[in-house]
Amino acid sequence: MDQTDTRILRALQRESNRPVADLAAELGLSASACHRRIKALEGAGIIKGYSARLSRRKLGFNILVFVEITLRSQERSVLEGFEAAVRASPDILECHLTSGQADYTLRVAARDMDDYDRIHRDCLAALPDVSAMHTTFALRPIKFWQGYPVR
Amino acid sequence: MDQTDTRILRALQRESNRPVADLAAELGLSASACHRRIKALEGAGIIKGYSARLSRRKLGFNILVFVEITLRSQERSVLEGFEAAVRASPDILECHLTSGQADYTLRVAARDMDDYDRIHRDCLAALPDVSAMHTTFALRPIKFWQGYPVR
DNA sequence: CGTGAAAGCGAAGCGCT
DNA sequence: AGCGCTTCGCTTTCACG
Repeated sequence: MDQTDTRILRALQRESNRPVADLAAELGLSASACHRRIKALEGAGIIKGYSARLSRRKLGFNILVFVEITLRSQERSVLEGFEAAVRASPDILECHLTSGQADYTLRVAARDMDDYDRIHRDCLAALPDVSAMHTTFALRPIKFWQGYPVR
Repeated sequence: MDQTDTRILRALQRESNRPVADLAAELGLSASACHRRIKALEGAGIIKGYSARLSRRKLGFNILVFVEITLRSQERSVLEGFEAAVRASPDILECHLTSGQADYTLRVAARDMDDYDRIHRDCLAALPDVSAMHTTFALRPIKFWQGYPVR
């Protein structure tokens, strides 16, 4: 992981479909050397994979919500049951065990308020052992995922 | 945007570097038809681009924090100043204007606690017109970004 | 919109420095 | 590690149903 690797990572997390030869030229490297470095980064698991970035709005997901959830207890079996339910729900985009008042922080996308209501009733409130739920609506994105600040 | 398009999107947000011919075969389609649909989705801006997914831990970002920030006022000029500063900071991965007590919700990555301290002092506390800051540490990821539940 | 075939280009492998 | 070359496969385009 030297300077060249970090430059490759910065470039690929911005735009991964660009020809390796282009990127190599930009870094003053031959295509084959650059290609070998990329394969090494993939092999090391630093590059986990490649994804298409989709437009949330164009897909019709007009609502983005952060949900903080507190459980009835912190017992191992309770946490495990909750986490399994979270993993099974396609409406929950992301979930982290967190510090602070609440136990978990979730990220949820919905098409509109009716859709959010459905998710709230059928998915969130139906999660096992929830004792409190605090929701924060994202009104306007200021800055969106631009990747990690690899140095 | 029919059933076939949604299946293409689901596949590409999971793994975008796989051969179009493979994907086409899976959907019972020819490579060229599939390719044409992908280009149309790109043209429509539904596919915004392609990115490498990097491993946060392998990059040495051991800390992930959600920061809720309240500003001294809601005046337009104050918001704009704050937002410009946010966009300029590489340490702030993401930022949304949100409902609720706080005004903004940020996502921040740090290498370790010393690094987070640096970010806290030099980046977050240095943001203009901040009146309150509430931080939540992500202790353990339960579910990570798996893309939107395209139907 | 779909298919199949043809062409053009980039990725992947190799021998060498 | 890096370079250039060659090969092979995939992407991309075209003519057509």
